[in-house]
Formats: sequence, C-alpha cells, structure tokens
Amino acid sequence: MSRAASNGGPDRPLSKGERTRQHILDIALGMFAERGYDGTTMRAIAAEAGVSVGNAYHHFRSKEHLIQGFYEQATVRHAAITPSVLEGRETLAERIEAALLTWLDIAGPYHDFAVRFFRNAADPSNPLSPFSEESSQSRERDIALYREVLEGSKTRVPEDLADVLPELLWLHQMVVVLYWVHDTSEGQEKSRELARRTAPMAARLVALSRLRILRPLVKQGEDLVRDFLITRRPA
Amino acid sequence: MSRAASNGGPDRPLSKGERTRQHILDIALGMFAERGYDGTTMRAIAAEAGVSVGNAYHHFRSKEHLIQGFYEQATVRHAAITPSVLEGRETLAERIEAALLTWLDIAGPYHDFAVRFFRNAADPSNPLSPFSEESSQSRERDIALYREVLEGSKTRVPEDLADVLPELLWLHQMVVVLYWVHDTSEGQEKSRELARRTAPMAARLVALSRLRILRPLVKQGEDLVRDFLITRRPA
DNA sequence: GTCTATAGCCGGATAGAC
DNA sequence: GTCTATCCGGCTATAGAC
Repeated sequence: MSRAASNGGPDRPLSKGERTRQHILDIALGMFAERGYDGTTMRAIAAEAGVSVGNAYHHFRSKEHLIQGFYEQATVRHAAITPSVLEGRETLAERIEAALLTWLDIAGPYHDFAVRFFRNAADPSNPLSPFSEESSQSRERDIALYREVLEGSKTRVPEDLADVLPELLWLHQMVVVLYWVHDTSEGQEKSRELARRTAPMAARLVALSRLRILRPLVKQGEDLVRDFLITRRPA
Repeated sequence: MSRAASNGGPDRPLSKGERTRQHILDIALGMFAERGYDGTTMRAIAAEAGVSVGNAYHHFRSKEHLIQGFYEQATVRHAAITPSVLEGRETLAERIEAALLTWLDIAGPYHDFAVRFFRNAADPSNPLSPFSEESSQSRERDIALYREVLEGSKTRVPEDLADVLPELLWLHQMVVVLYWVHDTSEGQEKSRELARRTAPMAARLVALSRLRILRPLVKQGEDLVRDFLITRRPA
C-alpha cells in the first residue's frame, strides 16, 4: 500500500495486476461509503471498475476481503498521526485519551460500514477478525503505538506490568471501538465521551496497581493476560 | 416455548402453525449442530422438516432468525438449572463460578454454531444481538440470575453498587462467552479455566471496592455503567 | 384469515477457456 | 490475469389449500 502512495518516479513499481487490484479496492471502498455494503453488489463493483466479476474475485477472495483494507488503512494512519498529537501531553491520562480520540477521528467517516468489519471480531476463524493471524500486522502496529503512549508519560509504571500494559491499553481501545460501532449518537459523540471518561480511569488504575493490598489481584490479572490474551500460538 | 413443554392435557395449546414452527426450529437446530450452519441450507431444513422453503420462511423471517432460539433456550435453561447449583455455595466467588460454569455446560453442545450467534453481538441494529431490544427478555432473565447470585452470598455488597452489579456480572459472563466462542481447546477447557480464575477476582474486586482509596474510581465506574450500559433508551 | 406450496429472482462465488 | 458461463443458496412473489 505504501508503495502505491506518491511514487512519482518514471519506474513502474506496480504491475498491471497490482494496479487492477488497487483500482478495484478504491472503487469498492468508495461505493461502500456511498451506498453501503449490502447496497453494493460485486457485479456493480466489477462494472464500475471496468473489470469482470471473475477478475474481481481473482484479486479478492471474497466480498468481505475488500473490507480488510479498512483496518489496515486505519491503523497505518493512527500510527502516523498519533505521535504528533502526543507531543506536549505528559500525563498518562492525557496520552491515552489522545490516542483514543485520534482513532475515533480516523475511523469516523467509515462508521457505517465499520460495523461490517467488527462483526468478524467475534469469529476467530475469520481472517478478517482483528484477533486473527492475518490481522496481526495491523494489531501489532496499534499495540506498539500504546507502548509509545506509556513510555512517553510521566507516570511510573510498575515493572512487572510494563510488558502487558500495551496489550491492555489496546484492549481498552477495542472496547471503545466496540461501543463506537454501536453508537448512534450525533457524530458518535457518546463514544468520545466514553474515551474521555475512561482514559483517566485507566491511568488511575495503573497508578493504584502499586498499592500493597492490590498486589495479589494485580498479579492474578497480569497472569491472566499472559495466559489468555498473549498466548495465542496454537499447540 | 414453556407452553410447549410437558403439557399432557387433552386441550390443544399449540395451533397447527405453532407446531409446524416448533418442528422446523427443532430440525434446524439439530442440523446446525450436526453439519454446521453454513453446511445446512434452508432447502435442506425444509425438506427434512417435510415443509416447503416458502413455508419455512413464513415462520422464520430469515435463516439467522432460526438462531434466535438458541439464546432464548440457553438463558431459560441457565435460569432453570443454576439455582439448584447455587445451593450450598455461600461465598460470592463460588457462586459466580457456578453460574459461569453452568452456562458453559449448557452452551457446550452448541459451540460450533454459537459463533454465528455472537457474530451479531457487534451489530446493534441486528435484532439477533444480545444487546438488542428483541433479546431483552433473554438478557433480563440472565441479569436477574446474577441478582440471585449476589443476594444469596455472604459477601456484603456496598449499597451504591448493589443495583449495577448484576449488570456487571452479566457483562463478565459475556466476556467469558466471547472467549469461549474463540476457544479451540479440547472441550473448551480453557474457557472453564477462565471462569474459575476470574470468578474469585470478581468477588475480590467487589470486596475491595469498599476501600477508601478506591472509592472515587469505583464511583466513576458506577456512573459509567449507568450512563453507557443501562441507559439504552433512544431519545 | 391462517397456513402451505411452487416457481423464480438475486447476488455471492467458481470453473475453466483464453 | 482476464473473461464467460454457470452454480448455488438465501430469499420472495404469489397463488392456492385449509
């Protein structure tokens, strides 16, 4: 994808097939945004793109695979924009909030059809799930972003929590996203409120996790994350 | 459904249409369990049930609507069985664990096609979502169950938390269910482990919520639940 | 007016020729 | 890599049976 962007040189980095593929994708995303997912047939996409249906299926295994570009694009842009937004924000609460709100900004225009994408979240065998192997690259990119959110903050993070926290913050984001998908409020304002309110709570929890009384519980939670969230390799 | 069960009287509580409907549902659920959802066509269901496709669609608006019976049946059985399992269990941790494990027992046989059902969870406009208006009866039944889990326990519950806790415990169950849907371990043993490990953590959290230092955070969390989880009436 | 059946549309997906 | 032709299955229009 990045190869396709702004390559003004005389060389041809994209083969004919790659250009066709990209063209079909662009047309499809545009049509989805305009007429919705169900309202856009593969026949219509193919016709609009000037290719045959069979050709479209040669490049994309299924209609839903056309959606995959969305998550990919969203995480790339999220990773690209967030760092500048984080600048000058020092508390963990501010930084978490900024990352979440930036995500909502990016995803906003796709709200209607994002539902389609996150339907798949519940189905692990679906390659389009954000938890799937196929999505791992996008997921890792987003988790890395939260590592940056943590490292740049003034809040001291308990050592033993350090390596599971990025995953947990990513999970926090997924919860916000899940709510956002449901969100019918004007401009999805409720989701933004959710982000604004939960960000300081998450930061506070991180700080409180140092408390002596909470240590056993925190330890259990940490082990839980390790055993159930990160261990994703099948035996 | 309850009307259908064990009515040995001479009267006819079920009209011909109702019986046909129930028959189609039974056949469909059986076939789904056997050959999977995608592997079972509406034509095959109709044929096996001895009715026409058109007739099947007269009774069920769509193939997915056939799944609705699953959640309904599962919550009814959950509510029926759990009380006896709770007897003799006094600590909150034990009671939460029992309720969760009972759910897993009930849902077990349907594991393969439950994925289909919970796909819809991410789509609020889908009447099959567990969060939808259409599912509210089943949802309320399950939440009521957790009210019982709480009330029968020896753990003293902070007053202000009392009325949001059943919802939170239900949400806890939904998280377990979400994991269970993903679970590829033998007999979904990992999900049972998740239930066993998180139940005492949930109970511990309830107890800890009385701590002075945690009060502000608990209060915020409580407000959050009220504003974002329970307020479900559209303006 | 409730129930059931036939016949066929529509759109996602595929096989196989070029 | 691209096309044409076709399959397959969810769903519906509509007519007729009870």
